Amino acid sequence: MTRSNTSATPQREKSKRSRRGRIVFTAAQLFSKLGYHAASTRRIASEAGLSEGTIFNHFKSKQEILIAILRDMYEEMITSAQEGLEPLTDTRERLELLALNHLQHISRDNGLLIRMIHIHHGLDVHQDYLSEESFINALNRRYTRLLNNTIKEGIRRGELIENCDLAVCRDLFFGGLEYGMRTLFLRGKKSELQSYAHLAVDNFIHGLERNRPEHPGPKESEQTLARLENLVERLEYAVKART
Amino acid sequence: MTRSNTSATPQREKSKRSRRGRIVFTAAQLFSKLGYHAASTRRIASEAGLSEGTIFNHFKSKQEILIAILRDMYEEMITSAQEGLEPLTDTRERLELLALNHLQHISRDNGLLIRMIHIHHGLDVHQDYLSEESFINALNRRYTRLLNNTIKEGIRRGELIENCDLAVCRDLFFGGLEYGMRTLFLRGKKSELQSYAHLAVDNFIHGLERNRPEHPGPKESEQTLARLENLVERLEYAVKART
Amino acid sequence: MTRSNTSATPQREKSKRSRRGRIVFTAAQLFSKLGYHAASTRRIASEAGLSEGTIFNHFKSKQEILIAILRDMYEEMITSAQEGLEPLTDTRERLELLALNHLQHISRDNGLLIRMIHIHHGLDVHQDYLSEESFINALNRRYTRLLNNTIKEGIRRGELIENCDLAVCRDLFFGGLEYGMRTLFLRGKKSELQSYAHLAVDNFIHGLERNRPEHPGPKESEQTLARLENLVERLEYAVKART
Amino acid sequence: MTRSNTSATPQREKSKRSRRGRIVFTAAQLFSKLGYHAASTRRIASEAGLSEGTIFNHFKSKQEILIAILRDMYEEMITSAQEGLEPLTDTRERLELLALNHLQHISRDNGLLIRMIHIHHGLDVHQDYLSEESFINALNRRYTRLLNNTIKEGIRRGELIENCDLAVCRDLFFGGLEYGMRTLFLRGKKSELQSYAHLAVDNFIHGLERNRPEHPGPKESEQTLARLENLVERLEYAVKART
DNA sequence: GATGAATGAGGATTCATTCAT
DNA sequence: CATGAATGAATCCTCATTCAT
Repeated sequence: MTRSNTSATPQREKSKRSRRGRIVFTAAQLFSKLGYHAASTRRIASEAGLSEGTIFNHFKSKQEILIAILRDMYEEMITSAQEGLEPLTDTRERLELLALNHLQHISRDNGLLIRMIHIHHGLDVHQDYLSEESFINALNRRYTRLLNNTIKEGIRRGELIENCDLAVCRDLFFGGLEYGMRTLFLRGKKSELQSYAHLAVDNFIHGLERNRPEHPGPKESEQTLARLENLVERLEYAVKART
Repeated sequence: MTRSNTSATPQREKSKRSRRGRIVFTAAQLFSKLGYHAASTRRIASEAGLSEGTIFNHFKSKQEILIAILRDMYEEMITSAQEGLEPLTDTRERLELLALNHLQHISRDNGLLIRMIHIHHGLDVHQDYLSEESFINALNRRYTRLLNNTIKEGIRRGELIENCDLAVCRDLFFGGLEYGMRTLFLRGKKSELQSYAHLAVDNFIHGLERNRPEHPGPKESEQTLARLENLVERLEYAVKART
Repeated sequence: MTRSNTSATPQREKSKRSRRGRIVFTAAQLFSKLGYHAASTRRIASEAGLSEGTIFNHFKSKQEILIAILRDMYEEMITSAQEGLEPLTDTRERLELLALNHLQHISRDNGLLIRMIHIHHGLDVHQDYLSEESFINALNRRYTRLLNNTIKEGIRRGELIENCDLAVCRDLFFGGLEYGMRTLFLRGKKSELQSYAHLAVDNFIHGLERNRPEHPGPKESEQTLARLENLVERLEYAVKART
Repeated sequence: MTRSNTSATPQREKSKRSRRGRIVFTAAQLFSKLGYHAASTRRIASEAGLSEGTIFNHFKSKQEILIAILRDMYEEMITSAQEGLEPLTDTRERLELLALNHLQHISRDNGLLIRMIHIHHGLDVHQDYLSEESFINALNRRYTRLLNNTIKEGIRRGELIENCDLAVCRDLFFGGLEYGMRTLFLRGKKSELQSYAHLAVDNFIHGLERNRPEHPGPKESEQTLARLENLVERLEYAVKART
């Protein structure tokens, strides 16, 4: 009966879907632009082109909007990473994909995602935000598992050392990228994501130590070339960062 | 000792001196416990044992209290790091000192410092928080210079590789630690700071790669490369310095 | 009996018939439990198992639901009293029946009826609730007429004194019972209704005075007085009837 | 120091005192006129000539204002009853004083006190208002104790019968008067308080029963006279009620 | 007649800040 | 400098009611 022609009630459907979407979208923009508290539900409603009451038909509270934003963005970031990861087999490439994907998502809309996370962490409601097991931690765990698996796979293949602490790796990787994003923004902006990702992963896997264990693999000339490449890349990056 | 001869002008003196201090201290505790917005000036005043109006004789606004807290905590963290660094000469030890010092300070009061930074970033006033040059960035630069210098010194001594991007290192180092602190809190709490610092620095220096290229002391081609590197670095800095 | 042959049009019929009833019933429960304002139409609809809009197909406004509840409860109370009164001839018994009936009805659902009356009186709309002639006063008059008639009949039979003010009697009777109900609830609850009714009627009829004037049947002077009284009463009623 | 001249800060003192008073007074008027919910704090503030925020410096919530009103009015009523009772010794006179005092107070300002009580009872907050021990019950107990004592004293003096239930008496007395007040308002208004009080007390102590125990006291002629008085009084009352 | 999303006015309360004392 | 009462704008959220489907 009601199942044959789904084109009959598209307006409702679309309207319903788009309303919720518009609220989330507008709220995200405003939270990012003004901060959570300064972005009043009144203003969110007005800029989303609907009534204030309508917001609360879709979300139980203002905080739920924030949660929806976070969930949406996380899901998207996870999906995108998974899809990017799939065709890749090389650990180095995978790490770079993860790094770039992370940078791309967290730098969107003037750093919206990170900002939402910070807002959520700093929210007055969270009295013990650090030890609290919130929905966002669950999402984050799902996400960081992608890195975990990549590293484990790398270890299994013998590409990475075994005695590394996965948690520490994760912290260094994502923490470094997020901290780095702020730096990128403070300078030449986000056009450099790719090269930054490359450098970061480089640092991440090679470390800084000079005297490393012997290694028969690539010949010296190759090494030399690789380092030159690296240098040029950094130069390029530094120059671009100025524009 | 301190109790006998402090009766001349102590009450006034102490009262006067401690008023400002008490406000900052109490506000920090409350911000940590309740969050910035939920910690009302009324409550800060009451818990600090003084009148609401008095707060505004010492601080132009509530936001200024936040800034005072941040400044105090940063200064303390910087001083503490400098003092800890002084007697150390080994790069590894220095890095561990910096890591531990950082962890210790940012984990105080339920992660107050990081929280205050996030709040400050997310504060209603900052409309484009990422590209903005705030007082907190200046403080942060002063602070991260300690890491920069340590790494440079390590390079000069030949303990660290030359071709590393200092900015990326800094991002990895502090970003990783801060990201890690959240993890620590979510698990066995902060008793692990020391060992975490050790692991993190380990990862930071050694990286993850298994079989690295042999590196039997600088050969000629290497020396050439090193000079090239220096060139690039100087270029890099010259470029960055102009921004 | 009632279950076999009610399958023809029952669902529609019942559904239709019961919709209105369900609204009134649910609203009454919720008003009783939460108070008028706190019982939102949304919740009434939801607990009655229908849509918000449906309520307003049956009632013009929320207030009308309140009115329907009141009317229903009054009608029921009146009917119940009439039916109970019918077989009784003794004035004492009749008064007790009226008292018990009143107590039983007003104590239902945590004192719902009285509560609804108060709410109706205190409702935002009524600006001068005391001097206003509302539908509820009409209902009340119909109801209190039962007491009036009982007393008059008692007087006619010579069981009650003639020179009593019917209005005052009504006030004492119902006012006392309603005031008493609150007391009963504050103590041993409503299991005592019967005995309370007995005591109250006792007090109502006998009064408190110890040594009362002898009264050996109507003498002549008494009869004269009785006629005078009747005169006054008729005058009184004529006067009152014109207001 | 600050104790010698109390005339220095009278304005503050007065202002403070009068502010609170103004809030209570204005709120009472508005609650009575509009009902509790329709009388917004905004309007209360505006009609009291002060800022909305100021209200909440004096009262923790809107409900507290209602409580303050009730407390004030009850205290006043109690005090007034006590003072009126003091010089009186005759039980009949005392009862009439109590009745009149009650009527006078509850009829003030268009029945303000009763209305406040009803509002308080009907308030959404009170989910189980009947079995709840609220501050208002405490006040009421203090107040009704005056009647209790009067009756007990009457019993001790042998003026009243011993086997009466004090609770029932109280219910009849106050309940009757309050119910009666509504009637009075519905007709010729409150100019008749005195005579109504007289009639009510009459009914209250004499009851309705015809055949009473023998009594040697007042002679028949006296009785006749008394009854005539009563009749005239009622006539007078009925007539006045029409104006 | 039933639905339930949209409405938007209105609610109590909080808050940082001011200023007269 | 200290006080704390006064301020009033701004907050999130609720609610009865409407109306297109």
